[in-house]
Amino acid sequence: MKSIQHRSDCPISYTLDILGDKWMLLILRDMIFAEKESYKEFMQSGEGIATNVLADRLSILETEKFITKKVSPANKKSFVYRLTDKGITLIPLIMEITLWGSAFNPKGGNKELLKKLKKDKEGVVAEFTAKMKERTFKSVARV
Amino acid sequence: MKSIQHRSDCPISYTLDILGDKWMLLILRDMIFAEKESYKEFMQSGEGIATNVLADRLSILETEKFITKKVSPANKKSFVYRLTDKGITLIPLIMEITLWGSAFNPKGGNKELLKKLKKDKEGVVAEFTAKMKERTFKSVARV
DNA sequence: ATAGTTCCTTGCTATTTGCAAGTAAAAGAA
DNA sequence: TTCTTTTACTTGCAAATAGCAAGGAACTAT
Repeated sequence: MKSIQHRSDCPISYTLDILGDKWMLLILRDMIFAEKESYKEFMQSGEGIATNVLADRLSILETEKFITKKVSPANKKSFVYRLTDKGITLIPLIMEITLWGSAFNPKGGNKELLKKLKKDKEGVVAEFTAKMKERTFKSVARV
Repeated sequence: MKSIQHRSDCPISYTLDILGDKWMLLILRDMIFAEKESYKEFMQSGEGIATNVLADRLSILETEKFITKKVSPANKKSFVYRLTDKGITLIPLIMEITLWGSAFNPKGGNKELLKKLKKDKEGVVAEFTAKMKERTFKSVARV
């Protein structure tokens, strides 16, 4: 139950108080692009997050309602993390970050996706938004 | 001369290694929206940055070529900080952050600008890009 | 000459990070 | 059933970073 203090009402400051941390958006990246959903999978990302920091950030993301945590139906000792509708609204922002990063560091990233993103940003946002909406716990429960 | 270490070639990780800090984008915000350009002006922002942190971040922004520093022509003890062309490329990202923040925290921000931004994002980006390009040191020198 | 202004630097304490190790609880293997 | 492994953490500790208050250097205004 770790939450966040806001320093001002400025929209940018408000956003950065939540997401202006190197790890927050990397976790969300893994959920969106790599469809990761467990602690173990998040740990395996190339950037090497420390276990305590991962636990801390997951807790904040949950408190701030960007993600939801549920016991895995397949494996009771494992949890499944999924984006909420609020979390899904970050997709346009994440795509913009991706675009900027790929322009100034052309080495990394999925070439095909980047090409598509440069051509049709709105389309890619819509595509990933739809994909993530399908994975939401709410809609899974409705099936 | 303080620079940055990159943890991976992922475009998102690359971007966050530079900008994934609560202060970096607030300084850029002040340059873009409030047209601030001096140490003193940056210090006066509502969020209350510490002097050593401001000096540190300005140094990184300069090393990474997002901004340029020059002695003020009006006052030799004062420096003028201005965006470079690279810094200007962050405007779309900053607008996206503004949009997200204003959706989830409707209290703050310039209402008129936000309204325009929601209607015509591309237009607002173009407008601010042009405005900042005019303030660049290179073009000022050309006058 | 004196008093401010501006852009920092320094010193100190408190918080946060990163690393290594440990724990608890369920799952799979013998 | 017992032993080992897996998963998701927590804990402890050293090192880095942040925040706060004060100080200094170089100009400027009076």
